[in-house]
Amino acid sequence: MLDIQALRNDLDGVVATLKKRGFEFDADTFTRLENERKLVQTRTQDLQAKRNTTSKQIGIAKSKGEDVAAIMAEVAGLGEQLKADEARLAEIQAELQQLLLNVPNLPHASVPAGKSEEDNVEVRRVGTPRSFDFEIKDHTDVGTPLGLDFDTGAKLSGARFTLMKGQIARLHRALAQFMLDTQTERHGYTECYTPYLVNAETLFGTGQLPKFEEDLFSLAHNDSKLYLIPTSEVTLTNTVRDEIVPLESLPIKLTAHTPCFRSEAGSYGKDTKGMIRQHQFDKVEMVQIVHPEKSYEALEEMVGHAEHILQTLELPYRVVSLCTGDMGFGAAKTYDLEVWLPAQNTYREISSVSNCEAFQARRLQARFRNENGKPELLHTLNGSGLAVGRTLVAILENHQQADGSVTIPAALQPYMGGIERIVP
RNA sequence: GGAGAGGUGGCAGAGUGGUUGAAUGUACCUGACUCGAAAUCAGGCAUACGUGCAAGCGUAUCGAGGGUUCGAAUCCCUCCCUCUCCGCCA
Repeated sequence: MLDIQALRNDLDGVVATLKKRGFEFDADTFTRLENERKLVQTRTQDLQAKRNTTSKQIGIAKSKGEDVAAIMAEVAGLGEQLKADEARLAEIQAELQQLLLNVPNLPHASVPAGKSEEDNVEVRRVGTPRSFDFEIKDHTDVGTPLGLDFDTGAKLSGARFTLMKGQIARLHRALAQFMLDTQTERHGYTECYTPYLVNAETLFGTGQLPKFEEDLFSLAHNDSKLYLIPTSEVTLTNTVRDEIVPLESLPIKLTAHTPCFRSEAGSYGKDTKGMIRQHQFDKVEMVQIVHPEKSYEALEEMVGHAEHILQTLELPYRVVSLCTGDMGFGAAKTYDLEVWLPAQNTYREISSVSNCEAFQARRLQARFRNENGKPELLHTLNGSGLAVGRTLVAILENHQQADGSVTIPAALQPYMGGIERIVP
């Protein structure tokens, strides 16, 4: 959520900045609501003040045993007007809130301008795509003989669900374990185990609700609803909701390995083959909750943490700075890491690292006590470190051999019982 | 699932309709005392919003939401959460 003060003080500036990311802010509605809010709020507060002082007088008079009929008459009728004004004020504030909740974050000045992913800017390439002296297969053809089973996944649950068996299942588990160990032992994140089902409030905090409900899976639960997390960014970041954390506990660095559930509404026909785009996938997530002055430093650091995984797994990749038009709702700046997929002859997203600045913190009321002892909003960052399913795809494609086997990167071998390759 | 208890400021803990945003203790900050510290004494110490250049003034907030009332932390209703005992259970 944006700072409403920023909108009041510099409406034109905010509108212009939002336009850069392709968002049309309804400034007229905002101005109309604000004007009415101001009017109704001052009137309401005046009435409340009058009621309060009069009621106090009644109390005093009564305690002295005086007759209060005259004062009572004074406040008669005040109640109705007050009730009406209070109700109207609540309405206006709800409308303003609604308006604000649907506005994306302001892009940071360093974010390249652009409309779509074509305008993203490549920052660097690391690693050289391998040249193959045999006809390469895509991950489905490499994986199927090794235990990747799309048909059974579809039978059990439908499209975009996959069953893994045997060596593939183990490789998948090994990747997650390796990533989690790296983020905790090498990069200093605290390992978390989090709920996979969360309430609506939690999703409001990180910005998935109210705008992106159709992307989520949900379950009826008594009279309310619980949602399956689309990423553990949701649970990890919400740990500081409604908290004022002490300055000395910053930065807070959390990681978790969880499944992620996404309905992938609107992606029909995209990546239908294979396990690039699934309704359920595993991810090791990194979250940092930091002092506002440190968040851009933390962003670069986190990209490095994700890159380290790719380097260690001997996977070529590139780092891309997302343009204003391609960034997610809550992000002020995002780097995507794209891994080389030889069968697609292209780089594909495998990690996304974002600085949300105070956008989520404001929704979450996540604050710290600053140097003056005053509460101030934190900055939140999140990033994949990495998406496990897509990493599995990358391993299968990049490390495939002519005989159909797949070599296991040295760093992963301890997690695979020491074997150097998996063979159909 | 059954029975009971409870949710008040950073923490502890009073308060069951009226000058209560909230006693008291503790923590913290400032000052006095001291060579310094401890102890002691005095003062300060919530958050959000509105309004104002500012000092300030006003409003809201005692788990959440609604209701009764001139007036609610206090009474009524609904919900959420925590704890204790019993049952069940991976």
